[in-house]
Amino acid sequence: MNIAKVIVDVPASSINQTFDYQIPERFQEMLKPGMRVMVPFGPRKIMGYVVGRTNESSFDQLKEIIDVFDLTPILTTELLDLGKWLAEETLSLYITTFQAMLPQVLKANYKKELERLTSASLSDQLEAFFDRRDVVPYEEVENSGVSFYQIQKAIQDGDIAVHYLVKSRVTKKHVTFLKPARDIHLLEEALRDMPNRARKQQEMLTFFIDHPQEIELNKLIKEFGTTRSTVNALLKKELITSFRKEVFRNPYDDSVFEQTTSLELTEQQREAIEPIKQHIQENRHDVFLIHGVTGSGKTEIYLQAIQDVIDKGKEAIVLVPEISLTPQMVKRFKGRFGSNVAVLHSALSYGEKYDEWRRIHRKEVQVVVGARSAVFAPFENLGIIIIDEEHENSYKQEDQPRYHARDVAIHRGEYHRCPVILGSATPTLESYARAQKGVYKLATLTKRTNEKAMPEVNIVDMRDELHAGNRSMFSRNLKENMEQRIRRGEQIVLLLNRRGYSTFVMCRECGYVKECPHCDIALTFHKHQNQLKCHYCSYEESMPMYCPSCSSDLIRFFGTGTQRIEEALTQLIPEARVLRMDVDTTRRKGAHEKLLNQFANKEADILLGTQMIAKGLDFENVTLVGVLTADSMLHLPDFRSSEKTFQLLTQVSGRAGRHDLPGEVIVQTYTPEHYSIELASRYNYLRFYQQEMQTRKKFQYPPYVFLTLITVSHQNHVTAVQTTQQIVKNLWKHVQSDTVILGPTPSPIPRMKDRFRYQCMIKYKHESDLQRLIQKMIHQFDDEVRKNDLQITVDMQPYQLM
DNA sequence: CGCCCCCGCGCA
DNA sequence: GCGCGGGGGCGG
Repeated sequence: MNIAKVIVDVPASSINQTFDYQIPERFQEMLKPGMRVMVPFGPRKIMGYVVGRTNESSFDQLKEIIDVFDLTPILTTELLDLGKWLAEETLSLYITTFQAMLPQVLKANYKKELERLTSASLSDQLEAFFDRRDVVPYEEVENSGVSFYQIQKAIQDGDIAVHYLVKSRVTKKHVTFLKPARDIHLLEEALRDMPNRARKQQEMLTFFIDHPQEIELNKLIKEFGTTRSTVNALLKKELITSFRKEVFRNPYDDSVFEQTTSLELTEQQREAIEPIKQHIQENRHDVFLIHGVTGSGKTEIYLQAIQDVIDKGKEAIVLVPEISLTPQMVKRFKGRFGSNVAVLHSALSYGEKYDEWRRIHRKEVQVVVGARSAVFAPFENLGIIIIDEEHENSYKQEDQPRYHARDVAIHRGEYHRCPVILGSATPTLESYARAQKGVYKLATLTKRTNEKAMPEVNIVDMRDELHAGNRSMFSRNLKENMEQRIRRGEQIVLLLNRRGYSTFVMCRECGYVKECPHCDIALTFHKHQNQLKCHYCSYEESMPMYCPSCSSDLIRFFGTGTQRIEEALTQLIPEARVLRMDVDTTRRKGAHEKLLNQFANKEADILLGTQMIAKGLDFENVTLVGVLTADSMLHLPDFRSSEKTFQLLTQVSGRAGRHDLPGEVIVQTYTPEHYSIELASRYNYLRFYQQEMQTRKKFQYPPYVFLTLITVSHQNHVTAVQTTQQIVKNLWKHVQSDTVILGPTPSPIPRMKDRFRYQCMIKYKHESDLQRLIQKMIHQFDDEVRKNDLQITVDMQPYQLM
């Protein structure tokens, strides 16, 4: 087994295969599949993943592995197989799936340098270029006055050499420690000799005499209320020494979490958890769907199931949608399992993520709570995988590899023979339909653990408001209720459903709308910088004074961003203290938590925000939830728009009156008769499910069919259309008779970054080998992709159709 | 003929 | 993804 099979770090379809390398004697013993290696590839050096070892190769002249980056495999054999499966399933490259399973810092960093080999004088230009340095980064060749030709020549003459560097981006955090450098009696001697004015030094030295153990530099300085200079003085006298030690970054101080113990379960909870516990005991795989209303105690079921898994010596993965609900979730998991929990979510720095990942990798924890990619946690003894808020969009990755965490979880659950739990108050139609068919095991929690009724939902017809002459964003009902709550010292959550309502700029005179010159999309107005920005290509320009089309000065921004609502709100109810929560106010690290804490401390009456406030928040003093525009996402060209509206309204209603105070919800809409709004107001999921299933059946959408979306983009409009057309034509020839292909149609954003985008959609029931078929199809365009900058992307289960 | 740019290929 | 090498264009 002296040959390694390697997937190299070159993201190109022609390289999407293993390459064989000779394993040098010195690595024979230690090299295992799942390790990263440095290999020669053509004239350069790159990183690769060893996926297997073998004795034979169809190539007779193999190159040798140059170096090994890891001491232990960073991908288990299970994850190597999973990566392969995922690449084939999602039509991605192997290298892409491997990278997606690992923390960012394990990716390679490439550098190219030029080294001067001779002391003899070079040409004037080269001398100027090297500027008395021996090694120069290769990028500097550009704009340096030295031609590539000259460099080539100098290399040939042996005067200079090119070096390729491959580095792991890993950064480890080090902390400086101090300890005495000499025997105690020598320190005592030095203390006696020390002049009286060196008070701080004396104190510190006394400390070291009493505590000869090592101590962290920063802690010491803090404790003595002094500066580094005191330490430096002692270091200079060689009385103490300093050394650096690696520490793991810990984004959460475990000691601050109050320990909790199992709660008594309700009858319904016990019924739901029983079969799960049994599966855990018997090492049996099945998918469970827990459909439980908000407040029905799903989390407690997760916690107790995980306790069983831990007791068996196995491990648990808990997926949560994203940062917005993580702080409270983290608290519950850390509270129950303490330092046995690793947390992986997008708000952590790369370094913090890496350290949390390593705690999993080193088997220092048994539980991981995290966002989508945590489904790849390198556990080897999984006992359960839980996906909370199963319906959330964020479980679908929207770039390569376009996977859904649910599918990966189920695949891993089968491998480890362990249960997979999907939990939601509003399951996706796909999951609920599977539960109805018996593919998933269904558990329903209809009662809240505190026996409280769900808050009452009042629908306000905004058309009536218009007729009554109220043209503001706030209905009279909502206004009165808000004022009343503020008077009573209670709090309010206001949801602005911003999607489809971005703040674009339009001329009131001629109707001209300012669009991005590179993308067919209206520019979004950002007030604080007075700038117009494109959300797709980050193009920006300043807000024009006059309409570029008719020169009128009546050019204004339209739409309703949270900023405008905030202004309108303070005008409407001047005494209201408003906290605004949106992408702008939560961009900075920790800003999210800070805002929520402010609100929890009652520093504001109203929390105003976008979708991000709909989920998981739990404030005891909130008694009113207002939804400003319930139907703003209802009319988007997406077959899931009703489902998303229902989910959002249900989620946000769950934010009111979770504790002693009764809650109320006011939903403003222009289409109160729509079933998703009406049924959400009555918390009737089942009815909604039935009604929506009828619609899906009628128009043949999931879960009745599967979807695949192929998008083609090119600078040339005609090429984009024609290529899509060819793909459609080819597909028709090979698909089953009940399969339908729609298109070509322009993408919802027909032009982005100066490229035209066309798409086609495949709707099918039985296509056992669609991936292979599409792969072959795309293969025909390989040449065009390569030299003509054609792009074809495939999404096997599109979520965002727009 | 020498110099330079561009394209296509192959990488184990 | 990227460096190489061959082909071709161009100036002398």
